[in-house]
Amino acid sequence: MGYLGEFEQLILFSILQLGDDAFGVSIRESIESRTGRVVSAGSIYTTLGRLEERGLVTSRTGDPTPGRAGRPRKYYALRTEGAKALRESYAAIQAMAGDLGPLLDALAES
Amino acid sequence: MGYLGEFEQLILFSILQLGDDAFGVSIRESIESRTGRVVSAGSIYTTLGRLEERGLVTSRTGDPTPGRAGRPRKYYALRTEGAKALRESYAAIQAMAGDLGPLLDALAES
DNA sequence: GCCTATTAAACCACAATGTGGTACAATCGG
DNA sequence: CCGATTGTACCACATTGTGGTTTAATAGGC
Repeated sequence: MGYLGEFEQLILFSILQLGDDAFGVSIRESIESRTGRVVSAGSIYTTLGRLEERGLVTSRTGDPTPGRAGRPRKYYALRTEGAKALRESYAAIQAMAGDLGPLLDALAES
Repeated sequence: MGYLGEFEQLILFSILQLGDDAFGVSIRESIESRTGRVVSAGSIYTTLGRLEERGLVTSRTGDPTPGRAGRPRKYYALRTEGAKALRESYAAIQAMAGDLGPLLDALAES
């Protein structure tokens, strides 16, 4: 079926977390602030497009909020298919990570 | 610096878990049995090669075990750099996942 | 000594993902 | 009308991921 890459997972989790305030810019900020890694705008939109194509998320164009300049936002939401895919991918990593966390930490300090 | 893809993470965790018995076939089996997903042999070797190129793992060629047919195994081990990279990538997903697990489960049943 | 089965790795071409840069769209305030 | 602001779309390219096929090495029967 095609599994989710890591970045796709980050985006899907972000959408889940943001609830009905998930659009390009807020998703990006949420990833940057939570993980500390810098993300380019382009990668967000490209990935969102592909996730939508695959039927994992839906989008609606928000009405042009009065009092706010700029192009109208495009809000995203997780579809059931997306939730399933995310759950599976996350479970895979969890399963492999098991209880190796402490060992990993130890090895990383050397 | 270049982040780790999901598959690379699975392989690195597998090496960690297998300790000094990590070679192509055992890595593959460990991923298949722990995650339930089918993995082709080719993808394992290609990815291992790339991880070694990047300096995240090292390899030593095992001596041809007497009593076992076949080509000698090539054992892999995690380097400090690899442990660091893995820890970071894993932390990123954990950070994004936060406490959304239950919500995700709920959405996936619909 | 051959022949074949077994175990495992290497190679390769291609598909899928991820990235950054640049362009475009819509609306605001003056 | 024009520039500033907010945000999305597009694109070319780099990195990752996959499966199929080939090669390497040894064991064991005859």
